[in-house]
Amino acid sequence: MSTVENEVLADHEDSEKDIEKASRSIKAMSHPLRLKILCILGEKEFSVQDIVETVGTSQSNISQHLGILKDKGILVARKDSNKVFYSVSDRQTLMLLEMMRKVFCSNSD
Amino acid sequence: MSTVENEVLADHEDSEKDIEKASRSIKAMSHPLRLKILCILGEKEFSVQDIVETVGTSQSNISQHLGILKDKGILVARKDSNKVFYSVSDRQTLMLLEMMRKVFCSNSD
DNA sequence: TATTTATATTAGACATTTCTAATCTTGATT
DNA sequence: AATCAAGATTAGAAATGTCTAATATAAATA
Repeated sequence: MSTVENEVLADHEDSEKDIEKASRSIKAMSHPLRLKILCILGEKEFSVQDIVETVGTSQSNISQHLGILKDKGILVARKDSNKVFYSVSDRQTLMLLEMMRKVFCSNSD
Repeated sequence: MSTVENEVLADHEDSEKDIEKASRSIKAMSHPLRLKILCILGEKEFSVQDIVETVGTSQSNISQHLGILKDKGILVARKDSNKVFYSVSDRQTLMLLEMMRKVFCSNSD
């Protein structure tokens, strides 16, 4: 098999993997509570209790949702003694969230 | 109740609705097959059979996924005699897909 | 009009996700 | 050490999503 064919196959496999990965991340963002968490966070970091108070559901529920977002690499956690602070993992994800706001929010300006 | 308070409450309700709507749309995009369909479509329109051949699953399965994407306003359908052509509904959704590609795809350039 | 082609719909089995309630862990205070 | 506060984990019931197989519809062609 030629090098070109190899490259084509590799590209195809790459894009399959990209799609699987993207799918998992996007699914993680698609839950209403998780989307709300992401909107609240924006550029700042918040403790779990801050998020519980703002979003308005049980601590256990929030913790599970934060776990999912962290697991998919969308959020990162920083522990400071008793508390854990969550924030959006990187600039690109932040930009994607900004774009979602533009597409879906009535008063995004 | 003052006008200002009314506005604040209205804004809050708006953003709740925005989040619910965004959540539904994003969830619709998050399935691997549906994401693949969206990637294939890009700026062009494709018939159902084109999509079936490219994506590689049953006609029934594709039809159901297309239905979900259309239902959420992500795709639009145009019927031409026997065939139905699907395309991305608007420029903003197309931009969002482009942004997703930037964030998640290894060779997006 | 019978057949073929393109697409949609339906039912139901199976898998995954979500929430609640209870429990656990860890670090800080008393 | 006992208690408190912040957060994570677990089990299981209920809801939702997904796929397959069979069937339906609608337009084109023989």
